[in-house]
Amino acid sequence: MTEAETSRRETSGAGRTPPSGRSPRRLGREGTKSRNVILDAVEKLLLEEGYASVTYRGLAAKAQVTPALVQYYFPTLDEIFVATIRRNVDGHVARLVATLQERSHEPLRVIWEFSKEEVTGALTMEFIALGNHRKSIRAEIAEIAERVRQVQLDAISNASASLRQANGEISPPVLLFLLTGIPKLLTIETNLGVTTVHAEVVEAFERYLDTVEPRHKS
Amino acid sequence: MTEAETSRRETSGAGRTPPSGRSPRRLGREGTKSRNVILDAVEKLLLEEGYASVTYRGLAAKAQVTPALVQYYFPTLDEIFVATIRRNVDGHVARLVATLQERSHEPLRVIWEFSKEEVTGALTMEFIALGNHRKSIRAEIAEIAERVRQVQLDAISNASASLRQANGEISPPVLLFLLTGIPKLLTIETNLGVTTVHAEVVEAFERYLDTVEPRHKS
DNA sequence: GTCTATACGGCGATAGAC
DNA sequence: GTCTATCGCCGTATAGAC
Repeated sequence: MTEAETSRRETSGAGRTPPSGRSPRRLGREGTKSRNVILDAVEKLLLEEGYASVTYRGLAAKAQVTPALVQYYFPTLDEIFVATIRRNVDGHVARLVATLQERSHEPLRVIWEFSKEEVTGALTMEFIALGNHRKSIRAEIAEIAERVRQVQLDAISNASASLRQANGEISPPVLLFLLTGIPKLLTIETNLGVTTVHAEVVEAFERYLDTVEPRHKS
Repeated sequence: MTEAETSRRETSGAGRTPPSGRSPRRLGREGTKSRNVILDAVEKLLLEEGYASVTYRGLAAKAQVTPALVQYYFPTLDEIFVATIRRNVDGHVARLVATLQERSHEPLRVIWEFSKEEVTGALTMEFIALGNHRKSIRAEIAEIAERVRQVQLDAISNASASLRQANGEISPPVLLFLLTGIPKLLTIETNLGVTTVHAEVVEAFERYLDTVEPRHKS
Protein backbone atom coordinates (compact mmCIF):
# COMPACT_ATOMS: atom_id res chain seq x y z
CA MET A 1 0.00 0.00 0.00
CA THR A 2 1.48 3.28 -1.07
CA GLU A 3 0.88 6.71 0.26
CA ALA A 4 -0.96 7.72 -2.86
CA GLU A 5 -4.38 6.61 -1.74
CA THR A 6 -4.33 8.44 1.54
CA SER A 7 -7.41 10.42 0.76
CA ARG A 8 -9.32 8.01 -1.41
CA ARG A 9 -12.84 6.90 -0.77
CA GLU A 10 -15.06 3.90 -0.78
CA THR A 11 -17.85 4.85 -3.05
CA SER A 12 -18.59 5.64 -6.62
CA GLY A 13 -20.76 7.33 -9.07
CA ALA A 14 -23.03 4.41 -9.73
CA GLY A 15 -23.80 6.16 -12.97
CA ARG A 16 -27.33 6.54 -14.12
CA THR A 17 -28.17 2.87 -14.05
CA PRO A 18 -30.86 1.72 -11.68
CA PRO A 19 -30.49 -1.80 -10.27
CA SER A 20 -32.27 -3.29 -13.27
CA GLY A 21 -31.45 -6.69 -14.77
CA ARG A 22 -28.05 -7.43 -16.18
CA SER A 23 -27.43 -6.08 -19.61
CA PRO A 24 -27.21 -8.63 -22.42
CA ARG A 25 -23.73 -7.46 -23.37
CA ARG A 26 -21.24 -10.08 -24.43
CA LEU A 27 -17.89 -10.36 -22.77
CA GLY A 28 -14.47 -11.89 -23.35
CA ARG A 29 -14.00 -15.58 -22.81
CA GLU A 30 -11.77 -17.09 -20.22
CA GLY A 31 -8.29 -18.10 -21.30
CA THR A 32 -7.73 -15.12 -23.54
CA LYS A 33 -4.29 -13.60 -23.37
CA SER A 34 -5.53 -10.09 -22.62
CA ARG A 35 -7.68 -11.39 -19.83
CA ASN A 36 -4.73 -12.99 -18.09
CA VAL A 37 -2.59 -9.91 -18.51
CA ILE A 38 -5.30 -7.89 -16.81
CA LEU A 39 -5.68 -10.34 -13.94
CA ASP A 40 -1.93 -10.32 -13.38
CA ALA A 41 -2.08 -6.56 -13.10
CA VAL A 42 -4.93 -6.80 -10.61
CA GLU A 43 -2.86 -8.95 -8.26
CA LYS A 44 0.08 -6.58 -8.49
CA LEU A 45 -2.12 -3.59 -7.84
CA LEU A 46 -3.85 -5.27 -4.91
CA LEU A 47 -0.58 -6.09 -3.20
CA GLU A 48 1.11 -2.79 -3.93
CA GLU A 49 -1.69 -0.36 -3.24
CA GLY A 50 -4.73 -2.13 -1.85
CA TYR A 51 -8.08 -2.73 -3.44
CA ALA A 52 -9.01 0.94 -3.39
CA SER A 53 -6.56 1.49 -6.21
CA VAL A 54 -8.09 -1.11 -8.46
CA THR A 55 -9.99 1.13 -10.87
CA TYR A 56 -10.69 0.63 -14.55
CA ARG A 57 -8.43 3.49 -15.49
CA GLY A 58 -5.62 2.68 -13.11
CA LEU A 59 -5.75 -1.01 -13.85
CA ALA A 60 -5.64 -0.35 -17.58
CA ALA A 61 -2.54 1.77 -17.15
CA LYS A 62 -0.88 -0.95 -15.09
CA ALA A 63 -1.71 -3.63 -17.65
CA GLN A 64 -0.85 -1.40 -20.62
CA VAL A 65 -4.28 -1.71 -22.22
CA THR A 66 -7.20 0.64 -22.66
CA PRO A 67 -9.78 1.03 -19.89
CA ALA A 68 -12.47 -0.06 -22.33
CA LEU A 69 -10.75 -3.38 -22.86
CA VAL A 70 -10.75 -4.04 -19.16
CA GLN A 71 -14.43 -3.34 -19.16
CA TYR A 72 -14.96 -5.64 -22.08
CA TYR A 73 -13.65 -8.57 -20.07
CA PHE A 74 -15.09 -7.47 -16.75
CA PRO A 75 -18.27 -5.43 -17.13
CA THR A 76 -18.28 -4.56 -13.42
CA LEU A 77 -15.48 -4.17 -10.91
CA ASP A 78 -16.92 -6.93 -8.76
CA GLU A 79 -16.31 -9.37 -11.57
CA ILE A 80 -12.66 -8.39 -11.61
CA PHE A 81 -12.33 -9.17 -7.94
CA VAL A 82 -14.23 -12.44 -8.12
CA ALA A 83 -12.11 -13.64 -11.03
CA THR A 84 -8.95 -12.74 -9.12
CA ILE A 85 -10.12 -14.54 -6.01
CA ARG A 86 -10.96 -17.68 -7.99
CA ARG A 87 -7.63 -17.81 -9.77
CA ASN A 88 -5.84 -17.28 -6.48
CA VAL A 89 -7.78 -19.65 -4.27
CA ASP A 90 -7.83 -22.59 -6.64
CA GLY A 91 -4.06 -22.78 -6.48
CA HIS A 92 -4.04 -22.41 -2.75
CA VAL A 93 -6.55 -25.18 -2.10
CA ALA A 94 -4.69 -27.56 -4.40
CA ARG A 95 -1.47 -26.97 -2.46
CA LEU A 96 -3.28 -27.48 0.83
CA VAL A 97 -4.79 -30.79 -0.25
CA ALA A 98 -1.46 -32.07 -1.54
CA THR A 99 0.38 -31.13 1.62
CA LEU A 100 -2.28 -32.67 3.83
CA GLN A 101 -1.73 -35.95 2.01
CA GLU A 102 2.05 -35.78 2.16
CA ARG A 103 2.07 -35.04 5.86
CA SER A 104 -1.06 -36.89 6.89
CA HIS A 105 0.49 -37.70 10.25
CA GLU A 106 0.39 -34.05 11.33
CA PRO A 107 -2.67 -32.32 9.84
CA LEU A 108 -2.89 -29.77 12.64
CA ARG A 109 0.55 -28.41 11.99
CA VAL A 110 -0.05 -28.36 8.25
CA ILE A 111 -3.24 -26.37 8.69
CA TRP A 112 -1.62 -24.03 11.20
CA GLU A 113 1.27 -23.29 8.88
CA PHE A 114 -1.01 -22.80 5.89
CA SER A 115 -3.25 -20.45 7.82
CA LYS A 116 -0.30 -18.35 8.86
CA GLU A 117 1.05 -18.14 5.32
CA GLU A 118 -2.29 -17.56 3.67
CA VAL A 119 -3.02 -14.60 5.83
CA THR A 120 0.37 -12.89 5.69
CA GLY A 121 0.20 -13.14 1.91
CA ALA A 122 -1.95 -10.04 2.20
CA LEU A 123 -4.24 -10.94 -0.68
CA THR A 124 -6.47 -12.99 1.59
CA MET A 125 -7.04 -10.20 4.07
CA GLU A 126 -7.68 -7.88 1.17
CA PHE A 127 -10.43 -10.20 -0.03
CA ILE A 128 -11.99 -10.50 3.41
CA ALA A 129 -12.08 -6.74 3.71
CA LEU A 130 -13.61 -6.49 0.27
CA GLY A 131 -16.28 -9.02 1.18
CA ASN A 132 -17.38 -6.84 4.03
CA HIS A 133 -19.35 -4.55 1.80
CA ARG A 134 -19.71 -6.18 -1.60
CA LYS A 135 -22.42 -8.72 -1.91
CA SER A 136 -21.10 -10.79 -4.81
CA ILE A 137 -17.65 -11.02 -3.25
CA ARG A 138 -19.07 -11.91 0.12
CA ALA A 139 -20.87 -14.85 -1.50
CA GLU A 140 -17.71 -15.98 -3.23
CA ILE A 141 -15.65 -15.83 -0.02
CA ALA A 142 -18.28 -17.67 1.98
CA GLU A 143 -18.41 -20.52 -0.51
CA ILE A 144 -14.63 -20.82 -0.50
CA ALA A 145 -14.47 -20.71 3.29
CA GLU A 146 -16.93 -23.58 3.59
CA ARG A 147 -15.09 -25.59 0.99
CA VAL A 148 -11.70 -25.14 2.64
CA ARG A 149 -13.11 -25.86 6.07
CA GLN A 150 -14.55 -29.14 4.85
CA VAL A 151 -11.20 -30.25 3.44
CA GLN A 152 -9.52 -29.38 6.70
CA LEU A 153 -12.16 -31.07 8.85
CA ASP A 154 -11.80 -34.27 6.87
CA ALA A 155 -8.05 -34.26 7.33
CA ILE A 156 -8.38 -33.71 11.06
CA SER A 157 -11.09 -36.33 11.46
CA ASN A 158 -9.06 -38.96 9.66
CA ALA A 159 -6.17 -38.40 12.01
CA SER A 160 -8.19 -37.78 15.13
CA ALA A 161 -7.96 -41.35 16.34
CA SER A 162 -4.25 -40.92 16.88
CA LEU A 163 -4.35 -37.59 18.66
CA ARG A 164 -7.58 -37.09 20.53
CA GLN A 165 -6.80 -38.90 23.75
CA ALA A 166 -3.68 -36.87 24.50
CA ASN A 167 -5.73 -33.81 25.31
CA GLY A 168 -9.40 -34.15 24.53
CA GLU A 169 -10.73 -30.97 26.04
CA ILE A 170 -10.93 -29.14 22.71
CA SER A 171 -13.07 -30.76 20.03
CA PRO A 172 -11.67 -30.97 16.47
CA PRO A 173 -14.04 -28.36 14.98
CA VAL A 174 -13.26 -25.86 17.73
CA LEU A 175 -9.56 -26.54 17.38
CA LEU A 176 -9.84 -25.95 13.65
CA PHE A 177 -11.58 -22.66 14.31
CA LEU A 178 -8.63 -21.49 16.42
CA LEU A 179 -6.07 -22.95 14.05
CA THR A 180 -7.35 -20.86 11.18
CA GLY A 181 -8.66 -17.92 13.18
CA ILE A 182 -5.71 -16.96 15.33
CA PRO A 183 -3.48 -16.10 12.36
CA LYS A 184 -6.27 -13.88 11.07
CA LEU A 185 -6.46 -12.04 14.38
CA LEU A 186 -2.71 -11.60 14.43
CA THR A 187 -2.80 -10.17 10.93
CA ILE A 188 -5.63 -7.77 11.67
CA GLU A 189 -3.78 -6.36 14.63
CA THR A 190 -0.47 -6.27 12.82
CA ASN A 191 -2.07 -4.31 10.00
CA LEU A 192 -3.27 -1.80 12.58
CA GLY A 193 0.22 -1.57 14.05
CA VAL A 194 -0.56 -3.47 17.25
CA THR A 195 1.73 -6.41 17.95
CA THR A 196 1.70 -6.71 21.73
CA VAL A 197 1.77 -10.32 23.02
CA HIS A 198 1.73 -11.74 19.50
CA ALA A 199 4.93 -13.72 19.94
CA GLU A 200 3.64 -15.12 23.18
CA VAL A 201 0.34 -16.14 21.60
CA VAL A 202 2.07 -18.01 18.81
CA GLU A 203 4.45 -19.69 21.22
CA ALA A 204 1.65 -20.76 23.56
CA PHE A 205 -0.43 -22.16 20.76
CA GLU A 206 2.44 -24.07 19.19
CA ARG A 207 3.29 -25.51 22.56
CA TYR A 208 -0.29 -26.68 22.83
CA LEU A 209 -0.07 -28.19 19.35
CA ASP A 210 2.93 -30.20 20.46
CA THR A 211 0.94 -31.81 23.25
CA VAL A 212 -2.05 -32.65 21.10
CA GLU A 213 -0.12 -33.71 18.01
CA PRO A 214 3.31 -34.84 19.20
CA ARG A 215 6.22 -34.45 16.81
CA HIS A 216 8.00 -37.61 15.82
CA LYS A 217 10.56 -38.67 13.27
CA SER A 218 8.55 -39.86 10.31
CA MET B 1 -26.51 -2.22 5.59
CA THR B 2 -29.09 -1.85 2.86
CA GLU B 3 -29.07 -3.22 -0.63
CA ALA B 4 -28.62 0.22 -2.09
CA GLU B 5 -24.85 0.19 -2.13
CA THR B 6 -24.50 -3.04 -4.04
CA SER B 7 -22.47 -1.55 -6.82
CA ARG B 8 -20.59 1.15 -4.99
CA ARG B 9 -16.83 1.45 -4.91
CA GLU B 10 -14.01 2.15 -2.57
CA THR B 11 -12.30 5.02 -4.18
CA SER B 12 -12.81 8.62 -4.98
CA GLY B 13 -11.97 11.44 -7.13
CA ALA B 14 -9.12 12.61 -5.03
CA GLY B 15 -9.66 15.85 -6.84
CA ARG B 16 -6.75 17.74 -8.14
CA THR B 17 -4.98 17.90 -4.81
CA PRO B 18 -1.55 16.35 -4.59
CA PRO B 19 -0.51 14.95 -1.21
CA SER B 20 0.79 18.28 -0.09
CA GLY B 21 0.61 19.61 3.47
CA ARG B 22 -2.72 20.18 5.19
CA SER B 23 -4.53 23.30 4.11
CA PRO B 24 -4.69 26.11 6.65
CA ARG B 25 -8.48 26.33 6.44
CA ARG B 26 -10.37 27.04 9.63
CA LEU B 27 -13.04 24.64 10.81
CA GLY B 28 -15.96 24.53 13.21
CA ARG B 29 -15.26 24.11 16.88
CA GLU B 30 -16.32 21.11 18.85
CA GLY B 31 -19.58 21.38 20.74
CA THR B 32 -21.39 23.33 18.04
CA LYS B 33 -24.97 22.28 17.49
CA SER B 34 -24.57 21.70 13.77
CA ARG B 35 -21.53 19.54 14.42
CA ASN B 36 -23.45 17.24 16.74
CA VAL B 37 -26.36 16.98 14.36
CA ILE B 38 -23.95 15.88 11.66
CA LEU B 39 -22.23 13.31 13.87
CA ASP B 40 -25.59 11.84 14.86
CA ALA B 41 -26.38 11.43 11.19
CA VAL B 42 -23.03 9.72 10.59
CA GLU B 43 -23.78 7.04 13.17
CA LYS B 44 -27.21 6.42 11.71
CA LEU B 45 -25.82 6.20 8.21
CA LEU B 46 -23.00 3.87 9.28
CA LEU B 47 -25.37 1.44 10.92
CA GLU B 48 -28.02 1.57 8.23
CA GLU B 49 -25.90 1.48 5.12
CA GLY B 50 -22.24 0.97 5.96
CA TYR B 51 -19.37 3.37 5.65
CA ALA B 52 -19.47 3.38 1.86
CA SER B 53 -22.63 5.45 2.10
CA VAL B 54 -21.08 8.13 4.22
CA THR B 55 -20.54 10.80 1.60
CA TYR B 56 -20.70 14.57 1.98
CA ARG B 57 -23.77 14.78 -0.18
CA GLY B 58 -25.56 11.82 1.33
CA LEU B 59 -24.66 12.77 4.86
CA ALA B 60 -25.85 16.32 4.30
CA ALA B 61 -29.22 15.03 3.10
CA LYS B 62 -29.51 12.78 6.15
CA ALA B 63 -28.64 15.63 8.53
CA GLN B 64 -30.78 18.17 6.65
CA VAL B 65 -27.90 20.55 6.00
CA THR B 66 -25.90 21.51 2.92
CA PRO B 67 -22.91 19.42 1.86
CA ALA B 68 -20.67 22.45 2.20
CA LEU B 69 -21.57 22.84 5.85
CA VAL B 70 -20.52 19.28 6.52
CA GLN B 71 -17.25 20.09 4.84
CA TYR B 72 -16.85 23.19 6.91
CA TYR B 73 -16.82 21.12 10.09
CA PHE B 74 -14.95 18.16 8.62
CA PRO B 75 -12.60 19.19 5.79
CA THR B 76 -11.94 15.54 4.88
CA LEU B 77 -14.03 12.42 5.23
CA ASP B 78 -11.41 10.85 7.45
CA GLU B 79 -12.00 13.53 10.02
CA ILE B 80 -15.67 12.64 10.07
CA PHE B 81 -14.84 9.03 10.83
CA VAL B 82 -12.24 9.84 13.46
CA ALA B 83 -14.64 12.18 15.25
CA THR B 84 -17.32 9.50 15.21
CA ILE B 85 -14.95 6.88 16.54
CA ARG B 86 -13.84 9.15 19.38
CA ARG B 87 -17.36 10.03 20.44
CA ASN B 88 -18.30 6.37 20.34
CA VAL B 89 -15.29 4.83 22.04
CA ASP B 90 -15.07 7.26 24.92
CA GLY B 91 -18.46 6.12 26.14
CA HIS B 92 -17.60 2.50 25.65
CA VAL B 93 -14.35 2.63 27.61
CA ALA B 94 -16.05 4.47 30.48
CA ARG B 95 -18.67 1.72 30.72
CA LEU B 96 -15.99 -0.96 30.63
CA VAL B 97 -13.98 0.61 33.43
CA ALA B 98 -17.07 1.04 35.58
CA THR B 99 -18.20 -2.54 35.08
CA LEU B 100 -14.73 -3.89 35.80
CA GLN B 101 -14.84 -2.14 39.15
CA GLU B 102 -18.37 -3.28 40.00
CA ARG B 103 -17.60 -6.88 39.19
CA SER B 104 -13.95 -6.97 40.10
CA HIS B 105 -14.26 -10.59 41.20
CA GLU B 106 -14.84 -11.76 37.62
CA PRO B 107 -12.88 -9.59 35.17
CA LEU B 108 -12.60 -12.35 32.58
CA ARG B 109 -16.32 -12.69 32.22
CA VAL B 110 -16.79 -8.93 32.11
CA ILE B 111 -14.24 -8.61 29.32
CA TRP B 112 -15.69 -11.55 27.43
CA GLU B 113 -19.19 -10.11 27.56
CA PHE B 114 -18.01 -6.65 26.57
CA SER B 115 -16.04 -8.02 23.65
CA LYS B 116 -19.05 -9.89 22.39
CA GLU B 117 -21.30 -6.85 22.64
CA GLU B 118 -18.78 -4.41 21.25
CA VAL B 119 -18.34 -6.42 18.14
CA THR B 120 -21.97 -7.22 17.42
CA GLY B 121 -22.72 -3.52 17.74
CA ALA B 122 -21.53 -3.35 14.13
CA LEU B 123 -19.91 0.04 14.48
CA THR B 124 -16.71 -1.48 15.80
CA MET B 125 -16.25 -3.85 12.90
CA GLU B 126 -17.06 -1.02 10.56
CA PHE B 127 -14.21 0.99 12.06
CA ILE B 128 -11.76 -1.90 11.88
CA ALA B 129 -12.59 -2.37 8.22
CA LEU B 130 -12.15 1.33 7.64
CA GLY B 131 -8.79 1.30 9.36
CA ASN B 132 -7.53 -1.27 6.92
CA HIS B 133 -6.86 1.30 4.24
CA ARG B 134 -7.05 4.72 5.80
CA LYS B 135 -3.98 5.86 7.55
CA SER B 136 -5.43 8.41 9.94
CA ILE B 137 -8.16 6.01 11.02
CA ARG B 138 -5.70 3.18 11.43
CA ALA B 139 -3.70 5.35 13.82
CA GLU B 140 -6.80 6.23 15.79
CA ILE B 141 -7.88 2.60 16.12
CA ALA B 142 -4.42 1.45 17.13
CA GLU B 143 -4.22 4.00 19.89
CA ILE B 144 -7.64 3.00 21.20
CA ALA B 145 -6.79 -0.68 21.03
CA GLU B 146 -3.67 -0.19 23.12
CA ARG B 147 -5.55 1.91 25.64
CA VAL B 148 -8.35 -0.61 26.06
CA ARG B 149 -5.93 -3.48 26.27
CA GLN B 150 -4.06 -1.78 29.09
CA VAL B 151 -7.25 -1.27 31.09
CA GLN B 152 -8.15 -4.90 30.60
CA LEU B 153 -4.68 -6.18 31.46
CA ASP B 154 -4.70 -4.21 34.69
CA ALA B 155 -8.04 -5.66 35.67
CA ILE B 156 -6.89 -9.19 34.97
CA SER B 157 -3.56 -8.74 36.73
CA ASN B 158 -5.22 -7.40 39.86
CA ALA B 159 -7.42 -10.45 40.05
CA SER B 160 -4.90 -12.96 38.81
CA ALA B 161 -3.82 -14.02 42.26
CA SER B 162 -7.24 -15.54 42.83
CA LEU B 163 -7.53 -17.37 39.54
CA ARG B 164 -4.17 -18.32 38.15
CA GLN B 165 -3.59 -21.54 40.03
CA ALA B 166 -6.81 -23.17 38.90
CA ASN B 167 -5.48 -23.55 35.38
CA GLY B 168 -2.22 -21.81 34.73
CA GLU B 169 -1.43 -23.09 31.29
CA ILE B 170 -2.65 -19.94 29.57
CA SER B 171 -0.95 -16.72 30.62
CA PRO B 172 -3.13 -13.66 31.28
CA PRO B 173 -2.06 -11.72 28.19
CA VAL B 174 -2.70 -14.67 25.90
CA LEU B 175 -6.04 -15.30 27.56
CA LEU B 176 -6.92 -11.65 27.02
CA PHE B 177 -6.00 -11.98 23.38
CA LEU B 178 -8.47 -14.84 22.97
CA LEU B 179 -11.10 -13.17 25.11
CA THR B 180 -11.24 -10.16 22.85
CA GLY B 181 -10.27 -11.87 19.60
CA ILE B 182 -12.68 -14.77 19.41
CA PRO B 183 -15.76 -12.53 19.26
CA LYS B 184 -14.10 -10.65 16.41
CA LEU B 185 -13.54 -13.87 14.50
CA LEU B 186 -17.12 -14.92 15.07
CA THR B 187 -18.34 -11.58 13.77
CA ILE B 188 -16.16 -11.66 10.69
CA GLU B 189 -17.46 -15.05 9.73
CA THR B 190 -21.03 -14.19 10.58
CA ASN B 191 -20.83 -11.14 8.35
CA LEU B 192 -19.69 -13.40 5.54
CA GLY B 193 -22.58 -15.76 6.18
CA VAL B 194 -20.51 -18.55 7.73
CA THR B 195 -21.66 -19.70 11.16
CA THR B 196 -20.55 -23.33 11.34
CA VAL B 197 -19.33 -24.44 14.79
CA HIS B 198 -19.85 -20.97 16.25
CA ALA B 199 -22.16 -22.14 19.01
CA GLU B 200 -19.73 -24.87 19.93
CA VAL B 201 -16.83 -22.44 20.07
CA VAL B 202 -18.68 -20.11 22.42
CA GLU B 203 -19.80 -22.99 24.60
CA ALA B 204 -16.31 -24.46 24.81
CA PHE B 205 -14.74 -21.15 25.68
CA GLU B 206 -17.31 -20.32 28.33
CA ARG B 207 -16.81 -23.73 29.88
CA TYR B 208 -13.11 -22.99 30.03
CA LEU B 209 -13.84 -19.62 31.64
CA ASP B 210 -15.80 -21.39 34.34
CA THR B 211 -12.79 -23.46 35.27
CA VAL B 212 -10.37 -20.57 35.36
CA GLU B 213 -12.68 -18.06 36.98
CA PRO B 214 -15.25 -20.05 38.96
CA ARG B 215 -18.68 -18.54 39.42
CA HIS B 216 -19.77 -17.90 42.96
CA LYS B 217 -22.54 -16.03 44.72
CA SER B 218 -21.11 -12.59 45.37
C1' DG C 1 -15.24 -12.12 -31.04
C1' DT C 2 -11.95 -8.03 -29.72
C1' DC C 3 -11.44 -3.81 -28.96
C1' DT C 4 -12.31 1.37 -28.67
C1' DA C 5 -14.19 6.35 -27.99
C1' DT C 6 -17.34 8.88 -25.73
C1' DA C 7 -20.80 10.40 -22.45
C1' DC C 8 -23.28 10.67 -17.96
C1' DG C 9 -24.02 11.33 -13.21
C1' DG C 10 -21.75 11.18 -8.69
C1' DC C 11 -17.79 11.68 -5.87
C1' DG C 12 -14.05 14.38 -2.55
C1' DA C 13 -11.96 18.49 -2.30
C1' DT C 14 -10.84 23.44 -3.22
C1' DA C 15 -11.47 28.54 -3.78
C1' DG C 16 -13.78 32.23 -2.67
C1' DA C 17 -18.26 35.08 -2.33
C1' DC C 18 -21.64 36.34 1.08
C1' DG D 1 -20.40 30.35 9.55
C1' DT D 2 -22.45 29.30 5.51
C1' DC D 3 -23.01 28.45 0.64
C1' DT D 4 -22.00 28.34 -4.74
C1' DA D 5 -19.13 27.01 -8.30
C1' DT D 6 -15.79 24.26 -10.18
C1' DC D 7 -12.07 20.67 -10.90
C1' DG D 8 -10.48 16.08 -11.89
C1' DC D 9 -11.42 11.69 -10.58
C1' DC D 10 -14.67 7.52 -10.50
C1' DG D 11 -17.94 3.30 -12.38
C1' DT D 12 -20.30 2.08 -16.03
C1' DA D 13 -23.58 2.23 -20.18
C1' DT D 14 -23.54 2.55 -25.07
C1' DA D 15 -22.53 2.74 -30.03
C1' DG D 16 -19.69 1.21 -33.27
C1' DA D 17 -14.85 0.09 -35.50
C1' DC D 18 -11.88 -3.72 -36.80
